[in-house]
Amino acid sequence: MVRPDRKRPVTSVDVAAAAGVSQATVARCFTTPEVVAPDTRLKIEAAADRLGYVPNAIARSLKSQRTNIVGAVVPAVGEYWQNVVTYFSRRLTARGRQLLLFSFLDHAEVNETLEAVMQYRLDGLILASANIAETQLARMRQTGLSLVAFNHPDAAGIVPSVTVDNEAGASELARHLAGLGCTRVLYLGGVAAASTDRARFRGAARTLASTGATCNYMEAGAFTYDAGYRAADTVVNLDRLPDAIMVGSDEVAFGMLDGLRRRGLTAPADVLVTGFDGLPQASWAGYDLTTLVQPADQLAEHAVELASGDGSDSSDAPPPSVVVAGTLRRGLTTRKGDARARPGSYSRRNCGTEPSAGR
Amino acid sequence: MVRPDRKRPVTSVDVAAAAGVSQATVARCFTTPEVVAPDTRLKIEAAADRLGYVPNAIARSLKSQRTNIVGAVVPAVGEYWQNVVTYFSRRLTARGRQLLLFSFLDHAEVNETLEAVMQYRLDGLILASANIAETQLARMRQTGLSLVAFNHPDAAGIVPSVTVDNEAGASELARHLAGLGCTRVLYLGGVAAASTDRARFRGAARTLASTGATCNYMEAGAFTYDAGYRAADTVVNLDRLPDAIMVGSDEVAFGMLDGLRRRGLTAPADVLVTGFDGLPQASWAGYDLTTLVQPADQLAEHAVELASGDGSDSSDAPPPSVVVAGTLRRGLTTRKGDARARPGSYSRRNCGTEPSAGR
DNA sequence: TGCAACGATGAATACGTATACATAGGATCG
DNA sequence: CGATCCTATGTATACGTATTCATCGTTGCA
Repeated sequence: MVRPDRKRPVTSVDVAAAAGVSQATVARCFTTPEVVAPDTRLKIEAAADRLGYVPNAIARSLKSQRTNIVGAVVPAVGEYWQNVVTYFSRRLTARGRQLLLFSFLDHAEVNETLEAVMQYRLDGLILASANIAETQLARMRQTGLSLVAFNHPDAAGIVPSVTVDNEAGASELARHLAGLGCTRVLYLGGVAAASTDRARFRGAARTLASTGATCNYMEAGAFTYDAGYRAADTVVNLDRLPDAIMVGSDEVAFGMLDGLRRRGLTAPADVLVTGFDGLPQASWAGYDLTTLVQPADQLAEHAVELASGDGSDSSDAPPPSVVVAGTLRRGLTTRKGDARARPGSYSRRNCGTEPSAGR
Repeated sequence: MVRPDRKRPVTSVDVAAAAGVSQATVARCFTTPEVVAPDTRLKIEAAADRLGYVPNAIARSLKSQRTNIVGAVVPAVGEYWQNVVTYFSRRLTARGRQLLLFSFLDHAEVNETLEAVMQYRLDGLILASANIAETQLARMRQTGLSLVAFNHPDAAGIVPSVTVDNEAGASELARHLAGLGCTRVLYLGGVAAASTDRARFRGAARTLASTGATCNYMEAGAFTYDAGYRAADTVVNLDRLPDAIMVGSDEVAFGMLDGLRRRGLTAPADVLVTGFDGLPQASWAGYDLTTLVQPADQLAEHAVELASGDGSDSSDAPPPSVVVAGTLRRGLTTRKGDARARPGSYSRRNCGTEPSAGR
């Protein structure tokens, strides 16, 4: 039986024996090939290939104290986050890192599971969840892993942070609306407690105030389609419809648009609507939403860069915080007086009687 | 300096010293607590807590030859896959496993990156990609990791497989359409080479044939919104519009619906439309699509179960292949003669003149 | 009281790799 | 031609844990 046991995995020792060199040389051949003689390298590579040797990253990590794995803690729901995860994955792969994903539904899950994740000695961790326990945070920093808060403006200054410029983005949307003559604007946030939500409202309110427009705040209760859909009912029952509704996220905005449509109102004919995020669906013909597009690839790249911990880890420097500007997407939902508006665009008070569009 | 060096991580040896026991006892305390005396355990736990000790999963994996990590290779694009990844993550977390994610845009990326992933000695791997090189597959099996093909019917029999019952699902949709009196049906597939696509068409065609209806095949070219949107143009230019369009995936169906709308056609007034997958957006009011809902949570659970490798690994048994039935969702897009259809629903030939909605 | 059985713990080792150190040739230079 | 340096490789050890084996004190039972 030349073949010892098919179950036993092939190690660098086996390769060394087969190639007639020492285990150390085999290891060098896979980490620093340039220091091994060309002909020796060929012998080793041939033997490794023949035996089907694959280096054991677990053992490597144990020795080198680097796993080449970056973790990401991300909410389980929402189109936005699903998109972001994809970008993380691609960026990390490009850097030769792996992505260990933890997605949570309830913030309560995070802390307990984080405990398990910490055992893996990740090189870095991207946090997209606000509610990490303080003690956890402190313990994580000690392990020397690079923490990055993603799209969580409040975390800037405490941990390295990457975020789109929420305030400036909302401001740009507001300016866009003001330029269209809006004076009475409703801001529909997702969750008022979220720091992104607050920043966006700040930007919108400030800019609108400077143009003499009003900007009331209303909370949908969640960053979901359903929340937006339900909020539409509230909006329709207001004494007077605002000129425009600035929605705090695209997904909520989709719900709002559909909710309005159900009540016989459409954008931009009856009210202008804007979103925030720049989801792929914003450019789908069914919505064609005016929104602020987050440069998700750039954001992900910055987050991955910081989390990879390639930079000098001079611990006393202030935590770097990256803020990237978004770009305005002008969609149909704010194209006032658009020639393509439906001919018989519905007036505001006939909700029940007039058949609604598209449903 | 009592504190040796804040940089040095705390190990079980440190805890042992602090608790006045041996390292072995500390290890037992974290793996098989029941074999260590209660008071000793308390001492150790106190010391561990005080020092901030976190067991090193890397070292544990090296010794125990199990990483507790399951990998998933998933396409980077598409609402469907983003959903599935979330389910994987949640199910694995529930089982105390971690998810190592690799999402790819191009199938060519897979093989090279898989090489890197294999180094991590995963316990299992969920494959959602068709084109894995044969040699790779063979090498993987030898390492003893549990492979699972997800939603890739053709793989059944070769590797353990988990999939929705594509054929039966399409058949159910077809029966639904036949029941509504459809006799001329167009099946719009995504990519004809995909085994899911073929299975769905098979199911549709077989059932429709048995009712005397015709079922032509057409290929959108991709499983994307844009592909569906473009395909709508082709459909509109057909000599005669079919009674119904069975679209091979929800996302493509969304594009089709919007594309039809742009040309002045709506479902169900002018043509019935069905999808496949049961994405969250299918129940959004803007689409309200009749579709076959995949029980994503069940599918994910089965995949995770097989990939976790808890079952006996008797290598000679035929690879288990799980097929789960989907459920029909009856949406507006096949509600014939619905009262809410637009009164002046556009006739088919005024595409250019009538102002189109949304784009 | 003596012996077996048992429960709890310590000592030692192995998992597979990376790397500091040592060593042996060969080339270079005076 | 000998001292020096450089390159390629071998030797030995450490990374942090799980686990086997041995040890030691106790209890139970005859």
